[in-house]
Amino acid sequence: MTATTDGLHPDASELRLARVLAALGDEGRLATVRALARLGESDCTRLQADAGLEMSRSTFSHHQKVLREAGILHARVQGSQRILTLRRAELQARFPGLLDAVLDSPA
Amino acid sequence: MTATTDGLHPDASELRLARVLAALGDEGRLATVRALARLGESDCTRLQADAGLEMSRSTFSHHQKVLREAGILHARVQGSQRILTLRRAELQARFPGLLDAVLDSPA
DNA sequence: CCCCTTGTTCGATAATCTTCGATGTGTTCG
DNA sequence: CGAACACATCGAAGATTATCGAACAAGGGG
Repeated sequence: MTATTDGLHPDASELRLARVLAALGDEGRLATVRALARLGESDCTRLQADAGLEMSRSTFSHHQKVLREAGILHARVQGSQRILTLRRAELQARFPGLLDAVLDSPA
Repeated sequence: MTATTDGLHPDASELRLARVLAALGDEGRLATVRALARLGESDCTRLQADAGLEMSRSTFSHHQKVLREAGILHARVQGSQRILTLRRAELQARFPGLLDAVLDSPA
């Protein structure tokens, strides 16, 4: 079961569709998710660069938080950096086909 | 061809994913789209009631406009009322599986 | 131990979004 | 014609979001 509510990530059962869609409804965050899908996983600095986002570090941190709190991505600490991954399985389980449709759609 | 740009509805080729997701990323608008999917088509007054939205008429009109400008629904005039329909075919063509995934997902 | 890198948090400002009531426009009906 | 209805639009108030720089915490080297 591993119902590990760590305070940072919403439980899979608590994912709200409107919130997920709202989080994805931003060009920058959408680019972030696309880049993360390509990379599989990445630390923040690399992801921001890979997504081609020219914004301050703090702003990217904010967007990453929005995605995390919506349940779209997961962050784990590794040394001094945070490794981000998409929560593909959980999203697929709760909103079947949604993430795939987003990732397969034209920019 | 029928590239009928009527000023009210974006052309199918101009639909922007982030904008569509942002439009859907609101509980009220999501409920509106769900209700419209059930009804097939509807005038505004009935749709608002069917979606269970308690808000002023002008506010609903605003949300309907957001959905329309994102390319999610289509409005045609019939007498004194506007008949709204989902732009299912166009959305499916441009963002395959997206709308279905949204409609099939739990509220 | 110092310092650089990574990333978060805070506080402020600006932009955008939501909401409403009032008003306007076109339609239908008596 | 005049009242009633269906919506849209306008203008304003309030809430939320985006953005930045500064300050902060934790690691990893040297």
